[in-house]
Amino acid sequence: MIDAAGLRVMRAIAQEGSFTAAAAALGYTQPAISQMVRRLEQRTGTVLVERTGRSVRLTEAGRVLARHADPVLSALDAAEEEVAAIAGLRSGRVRLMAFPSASATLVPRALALVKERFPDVTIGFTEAEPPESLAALRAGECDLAVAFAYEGTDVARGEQDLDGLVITPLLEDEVRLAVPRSHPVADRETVPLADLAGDPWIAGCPRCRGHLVQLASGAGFRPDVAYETEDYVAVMGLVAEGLGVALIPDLILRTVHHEDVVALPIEPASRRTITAVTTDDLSRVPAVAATLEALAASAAGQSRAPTTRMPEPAWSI
Amino acid sequence: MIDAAGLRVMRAIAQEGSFTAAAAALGYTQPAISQMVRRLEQRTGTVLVERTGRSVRLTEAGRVLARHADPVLSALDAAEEEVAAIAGLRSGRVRLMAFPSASATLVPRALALVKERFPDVTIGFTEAEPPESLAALRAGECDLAVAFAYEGTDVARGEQDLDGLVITPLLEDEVRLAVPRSHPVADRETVPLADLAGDPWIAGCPRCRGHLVQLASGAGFRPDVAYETEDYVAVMGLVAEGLGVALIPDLILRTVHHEDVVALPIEPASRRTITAVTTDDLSRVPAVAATLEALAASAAGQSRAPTTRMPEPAWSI
DNA sequence: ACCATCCTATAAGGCGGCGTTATCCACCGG
DNA sequence: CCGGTGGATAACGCCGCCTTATAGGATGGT
Repeated sequence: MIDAAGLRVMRAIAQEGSFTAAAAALGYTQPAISQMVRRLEQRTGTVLVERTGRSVRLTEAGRVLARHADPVLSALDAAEEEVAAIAGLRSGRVRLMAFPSASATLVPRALALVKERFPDVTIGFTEAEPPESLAALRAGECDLAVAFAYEGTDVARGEQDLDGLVITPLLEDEVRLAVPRSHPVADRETVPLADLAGDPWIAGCPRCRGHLVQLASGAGFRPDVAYETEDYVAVMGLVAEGLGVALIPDLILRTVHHEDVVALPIEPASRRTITAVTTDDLSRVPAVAATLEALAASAAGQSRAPTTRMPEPAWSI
Repeated sequence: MIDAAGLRVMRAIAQEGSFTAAAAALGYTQPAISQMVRRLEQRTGTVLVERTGRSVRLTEAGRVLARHADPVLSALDAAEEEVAAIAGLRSGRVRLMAFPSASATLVPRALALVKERFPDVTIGFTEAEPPESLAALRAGECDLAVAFAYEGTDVARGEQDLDGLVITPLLEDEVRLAVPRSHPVADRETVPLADLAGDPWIAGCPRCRGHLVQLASGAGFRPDVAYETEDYVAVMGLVAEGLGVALIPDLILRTVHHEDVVALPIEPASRRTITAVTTDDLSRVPAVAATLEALAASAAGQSRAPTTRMPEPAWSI
């Protein structure tokens, strides 16, 4: 019945003392004010303005409206400003989830980038394996997930799970074979997986284990999984002790080293694609988009020579 | 940019959890909500609602709007309610001015009537002689004035002073001659004013004195004004002591008595008309209209020769 | 796996709110 | 008496906002 525009007009009249001045103050023409007041009066069923020839005076009811204008309009402005702050990245909060090995370098770098460009955008971060983070995304408990998919598979299995989701590839991560320095294949340039058919294996997270089994099956054997752990530091320790061999994503090797372990390219090569996933709607939320962009930038700075294979002293321990 | 309607919609969505439910809650159809949200989104330049197939979820910006809805809308409701209270006579304040002798009975009775029917309407009351009260009315310092005009003259002299003013006759007040009981004319039914040409006179307020002079001049003499006082009790005392004669409105005589004074009709009869005066705008303010009506009712109950007519309550815009 | 159901999006149409310009009228001061 | 200022009114156009009708997509039960 009464809206903000009406209050604004009444306040202007109270302040300026005439319809014409109020119109000028609001950027309207005088008849606009005249009609607005009349509409307000017939809506409220009361006289709001006393017309006294030369100027106008508010009646009691008119003063009531003028008096209420300030709180209402300033609250409205505050709301608008808050939204504008979010839209303008002067505010905003992103709930980010990433799988553990992405947390090491890719994510911190992205967080730093966002903080640098938009100091007032805050990012909440939770570690989670891809299936879990995608579920959180669907449940609305997360705005942006960093996930990965091994070559040939998709981030989310099942085609229909994908729609409504925006999937941005961040980088290609080569899967390498970690063996102890003393292992017979340690000197090889590349290793066919079949050569490790007889070795005990160390598997990581369920999906990684699945990937291992799949690769091995392609190479014609079923891996003998001796140990399972999701902790790559532990994996390296186990490998170093000669207790088994393992597949380790290249990304991990940049932060987890062990001098007694070498990481070799395998044959045929296998990669996983690290992606950022969000929903269609959320991808248009400025803070989310900014974070996504930062992740891409972080990934671009991190990829060495994505698909090519490289001689590698530095990170193969 | 953002208005109350938008906030109401966002709040409803937040509360109800879906567009359809929000529409139902607000009495709209679903597409109305859908479009409203879209408009808000393009105005703010941000995504406000995350569409997740089964239901919708607000984004951070959306929650900001929903959160601001309560204060704004309740302030708006409060304003509306306050105005409605004034319109519905559950509130309101009338600044009333009346000349002293009206204050005696006519006004108190009217005040009582208003208080009885509309306990929450408050009436501020100030005594003032007609010219003064009309000036206050024009100056906006008064909403309703009780004034009087002697027969043949007008409440406000000058024709043009009258427009914009609403003048309601309340009652006709006969002017009588007060003489001491011992005065030679005290037994007469009516007294030609000329018979008092030789007596000393006691005059009241300037206008009353003017009226006296005018009447006397009509009767062919110039009154010898021995005393002047606006206090009718004093007038009665002076008359009782035989210090002079006076013209006294009938209305006064109902409250001011003196056993040694008789009040006689004069010849030719003279009356003053007691009127309520307000502005055109103010006459449509409910509290003012109610007071005006009460004054008329009070006058009707008081008039001996009910030559007055009730004013029509005019509180439609 | 299909179908019924529920939700949202979109199109098209109508009405009214709200602004504009043009014009008139009342009041006021020189 | 006249010019300036301020308000009211009329006529008009736009667009906001609601409606109905309909399509598309996700869900959940059998």
